[in-house]
Amino acid sequence: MKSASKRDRILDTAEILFAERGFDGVTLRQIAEGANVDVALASYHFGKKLDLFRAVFMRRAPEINRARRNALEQVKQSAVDKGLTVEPIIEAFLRPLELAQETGDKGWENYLALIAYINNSPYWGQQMMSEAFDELVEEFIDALREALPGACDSDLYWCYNNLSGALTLTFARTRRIDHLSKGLCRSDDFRAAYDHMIPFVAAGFREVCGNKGDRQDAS
Amino acid sequence: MKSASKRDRILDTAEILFAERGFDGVTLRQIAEGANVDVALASYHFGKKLDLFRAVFMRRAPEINRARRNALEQVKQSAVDKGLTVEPIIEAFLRPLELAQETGDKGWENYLALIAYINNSPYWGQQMMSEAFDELVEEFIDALREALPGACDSDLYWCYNNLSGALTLTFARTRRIDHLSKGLCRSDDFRAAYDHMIPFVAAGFREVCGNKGDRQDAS
DNA sequence: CATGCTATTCAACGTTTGTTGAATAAACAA
DNA sequence: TTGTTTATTCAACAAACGTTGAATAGCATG
Repeated sequence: MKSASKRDRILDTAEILFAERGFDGVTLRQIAEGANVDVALASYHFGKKLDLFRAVFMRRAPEINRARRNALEQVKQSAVDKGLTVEPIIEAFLRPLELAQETGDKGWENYLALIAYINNSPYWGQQMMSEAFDELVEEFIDALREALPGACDSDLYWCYNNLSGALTLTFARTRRIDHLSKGLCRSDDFRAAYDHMIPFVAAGFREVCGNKGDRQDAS
Repeated sequence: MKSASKRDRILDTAEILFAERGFDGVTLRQIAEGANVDVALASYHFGKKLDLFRAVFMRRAPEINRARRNALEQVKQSAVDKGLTVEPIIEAFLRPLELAQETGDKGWENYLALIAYINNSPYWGQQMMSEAFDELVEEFIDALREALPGACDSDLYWCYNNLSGALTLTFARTRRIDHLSKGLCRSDDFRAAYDHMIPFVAAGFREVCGNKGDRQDAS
């Protein structure tokens, strides 16, 4: 991060600080100091403070969407004859994020924490989140609808809401569960988090969205 | 709210604004203006801004704990012979919040949105949340452990984490799901939210924490 | 070298911030 | 009534805020 351009250093530092303290909890001067850069440079490159925030938020979104879309496509491919099932779809939605968090690039951890912040804030929530991710979310819900024949749409969306909440709390890494479990669970043990989240969420979808005993065989 | 004491009006207004925009997104002057009160009065009654925030956060916590504890006690009572099961415990954890949100008292809605904000913020998360709620959460996890014999503790805590995330996203009422579902779901339709969350979460717990076919009968 | 363009710094601006001490009003005790 | 305590306002503080315009440096291309 020392050799990166000053512009990138601003983005990286802003990512860290916004994720930790939110938009209003960070000043441009703190960002500039962290990036070893003059205050005015942030305004020069990005305009208003909100524009910088938006730039941070939008920077990594396409890569997430790409990874998720690939994973979903692969699931669809390998289920072309056996039919779609819930768990692999959930897995395709979640695992790419685990992988991002496990690259060792702290930037990804911070970015996802930033998403957690926005996703649970009524002030920011709707606009940016939807713009960045909703199109692909729809594709996943389409896949789930196919894997859960007979499910009604409102059930699917409510279940997605539960999934989204569980996921973003994991992003936030608040360490509350560390304290609660007396060290048994660690917020930064991403593997464990996803290993527990995937079957949890898949079972929730199946319970709420049907598949109640009437498993339909091929024709 | 017009007839309430100025002190209470400050708390009420702070609750609204903190829930909407977070700690740093709100100024004491906005709070004072909303409460029709001089700026200095907030400092007089509560000290520093952070102390006011804490006062808002701690004000309603005991009432939530009381309602949840009562509900849990009732579940335990009525299961004294049949044995504890997962779903009623989850219900005892969640329904009191739905009732709070449905009182018509907007204060409760705002308060829970505030909790959503804190619960997903690594900056605030650990301290206040744990202080206010963890003792009772432990009691619920104890009950779940009893309802899920053979479950290992780390599984239970990870599942609780999923529950907590889904719940607080519902608190936040970000209206993202409204947009995503094209109006089919409404973030402020609490009844629907909890009706979907309870079976979802219960199924998740059962899936992850055992009960895998080996239902053990009496003796 | 000169020219033009981008990147970066410097210095400063007008606001707004949280907080405080003194002044005033209200409530209450004697 | 007084005197005392509590509640509330007023005025102001130093500090920090986001943003801007002009000045400087870097670096290409001519």
